[in-house]
Amino acid sequence: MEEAACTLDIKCKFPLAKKKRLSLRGHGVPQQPSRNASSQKTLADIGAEGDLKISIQQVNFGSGTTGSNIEQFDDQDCTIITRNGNERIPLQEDTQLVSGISEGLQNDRDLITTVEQALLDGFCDAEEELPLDVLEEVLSQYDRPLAPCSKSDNSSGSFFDTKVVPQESAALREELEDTKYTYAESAIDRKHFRFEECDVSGRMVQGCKPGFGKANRSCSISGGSSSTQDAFDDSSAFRDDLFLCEDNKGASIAVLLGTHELSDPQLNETPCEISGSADLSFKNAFYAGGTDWSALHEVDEYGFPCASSPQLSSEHDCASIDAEKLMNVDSRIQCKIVRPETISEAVKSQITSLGPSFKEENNANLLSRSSKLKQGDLSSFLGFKRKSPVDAKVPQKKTHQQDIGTYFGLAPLAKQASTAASFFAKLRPRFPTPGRASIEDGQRTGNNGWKSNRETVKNCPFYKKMPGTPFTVDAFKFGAVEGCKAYFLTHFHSDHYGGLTRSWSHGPIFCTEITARLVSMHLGVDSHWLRPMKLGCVSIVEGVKVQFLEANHCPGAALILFQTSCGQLILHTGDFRACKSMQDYPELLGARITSLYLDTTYCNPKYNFPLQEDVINHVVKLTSAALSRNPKTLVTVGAYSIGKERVYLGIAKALSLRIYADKRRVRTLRALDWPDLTDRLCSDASSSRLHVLPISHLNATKLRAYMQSLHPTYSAVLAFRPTGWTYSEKIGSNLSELKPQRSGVVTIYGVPYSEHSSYSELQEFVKFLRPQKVLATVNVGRAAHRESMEAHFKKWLKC
DNA sequence: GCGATCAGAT
DNA sequence: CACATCTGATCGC
Repeated sequence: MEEAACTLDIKCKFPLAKKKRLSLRGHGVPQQPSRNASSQKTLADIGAEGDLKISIQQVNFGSGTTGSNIEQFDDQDCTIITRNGNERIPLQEDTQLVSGISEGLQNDRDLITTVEQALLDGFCDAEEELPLDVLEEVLSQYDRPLAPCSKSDNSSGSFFDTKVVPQESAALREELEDTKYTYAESAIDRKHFRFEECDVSGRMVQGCKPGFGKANRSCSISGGSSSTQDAFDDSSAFRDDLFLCEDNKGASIAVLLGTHELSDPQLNETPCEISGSADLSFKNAFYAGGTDWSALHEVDEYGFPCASSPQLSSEHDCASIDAEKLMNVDSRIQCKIVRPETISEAVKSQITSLGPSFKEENNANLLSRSSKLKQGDLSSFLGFKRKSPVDAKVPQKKTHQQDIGTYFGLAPLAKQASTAASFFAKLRPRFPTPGRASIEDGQRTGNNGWKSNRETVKNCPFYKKMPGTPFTVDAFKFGAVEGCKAYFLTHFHSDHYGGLTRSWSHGPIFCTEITARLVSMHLGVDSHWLRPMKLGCVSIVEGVKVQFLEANHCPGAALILFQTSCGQLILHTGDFRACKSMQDYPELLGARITSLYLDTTYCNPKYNFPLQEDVINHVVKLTSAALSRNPKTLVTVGAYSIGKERVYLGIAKALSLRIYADKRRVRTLRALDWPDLTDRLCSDASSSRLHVLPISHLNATKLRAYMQSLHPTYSAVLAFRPTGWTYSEKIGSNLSELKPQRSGVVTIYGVPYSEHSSYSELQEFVKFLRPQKVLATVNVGRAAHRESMEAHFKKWLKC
């Protein structure tokens, strides 16, 4: 393969940097002539010089700038000129290019060259943006011109063993050597591609769409709401149909079986053997990149074949076994089968309306799936196909018409099979991928053929997919997850439901009743996607026994216990605060947990905050002291959407106060089925001196203003900010040492009230469960954290 | 106009 | 630091 000239020397203009970040969003303006053709060029022009047309719209520096539009780029002194106010921003030596390649490439080779160059020069150092599997595939498919390709035919062999790697960059190597960051073993290390600080999908997990502040604005379904509050209320019409009547749950079917005593050969079979010798490769697989669903069904979590998993046949595979025959639950427990695939008539008619081509494709898809089934390929039944160029052609979703116009990459049947193809499909809709031309033919629509980088494929991280099941947990911001048949939501906090919106259409959502109610109320998700589950009840979903258990986090939060037909027992804690009473859960007593997905928020011995009870008692003490000193004290407690209720309820009970909260919060709290709490609620600020406020409201300025707005009732404010981060080792459990921030009449106490487990609680919980392995779900973004947590897990399980 | 997403701030 | 948002800007239908 001849070597193509690198089309854009990104490296010299945007040298690597660790911290600062220049995020370039390619969008629009291909081929646009420069408005000022002298020494200033548009970025598109720079690209044109080397057959690469880059269009950059937005710049983000590591700190300070919230995105400025780039109008022009001054080649001479590396300055960008923004669209807003003609500001000139010099690019620093250490400004880093994160992304920015857009479409408009003249030919594939240039793309490849450019991508590789970008990988070497910019992407590889990126903390985010480029998923590892995309990189892998880039390199496996396009390892020219930096190095000749010598693909092996042995498809079962390791990717990393069969590819010729790009030439090492001396500069990169040098940089690697004096850096503290760790590298995934495997190709990444060998090729000196650095992936620091990335999560398992190669992206940092980012903050999500806020649930409340924004929802109200977007909820004007009546069209004529006069205020945001009204709009919010309109949208949050309570979905009684969800909760009042079994028959009314949209299209979901709940079959109450009562007391079947069927013995189940599959459930009683020897559990899949877990290879114990594969820690290293598991670690790599887990932390370095995405995995695919097929692997989850054919291999254990370590990526090794599940030796004793049942041989599947058409009459005996996990998914086709009639769920009723799978029932092997305590006859006293109410039990139901839930069929997540059921589609409503409305959705069916939408599918029909998509026209023959779609239907044909879909039928072909189904056919191919069923024929594979006969071959006993469970993975294909579960929606996954092996790498094959044509696979990505078939859309999996069958919902909204708008999806047809959407690039297929959002939900390709085989996103994993060609992540890079999807990636490039978004990047470069006009030009076929080498060797995969068919993938994109006829799939393009819309605009000028440009797509912004914001549409980069986001892969669901490995730890959100439950092995041996077609389920994900708290994975809503990845679009349709390949092969996922049911989406589980542990609780209603925005970092867990992020991505869930009223336009959700990727599959049924399983959660507790309270959570379902909140999702419906606040996010406007159509109730036909929701499957509210009672705490403690066993359900069979896709042949997997599923049980939700109280998580002691926020109202509606649940631990989820999965038991697969081949005997794997998985506990996902969601967010939880472990406590003694969890050791009495009959479902957990003596359970042989295969995998424990653990909320590791405070998995560090320095976090040993006091019991919630003690904190509440202390808060009550402080409050009553303050009130006796000054009866005109306004007492406020900060809270997010839900959570921390026990703090203000504690005060209210002890001091016989009502609880004021704004209308929206009252509405939310009333949805929690918590009579003790709701009985005390009021939405009239003058009815109580105890107010619940958004936690962001708890600063001296805002509180003073707030107090003055209630003038002349109050002359002082006492505020509590309950969060685990308040905890300091110095104070430990000695709450009387807590010192408030005082600012005039405002007194703010940060109190170590945590709704996550402390270190010792985590330790005790893990020791009690003795799972075969523990998987962290929080703080996995940094290698140092992961290693530290793993060391703790190991220690706990040793003794 | 409006829903969705993202970066940055808190 | 990291939780759980909140805010403002932007994109795209």
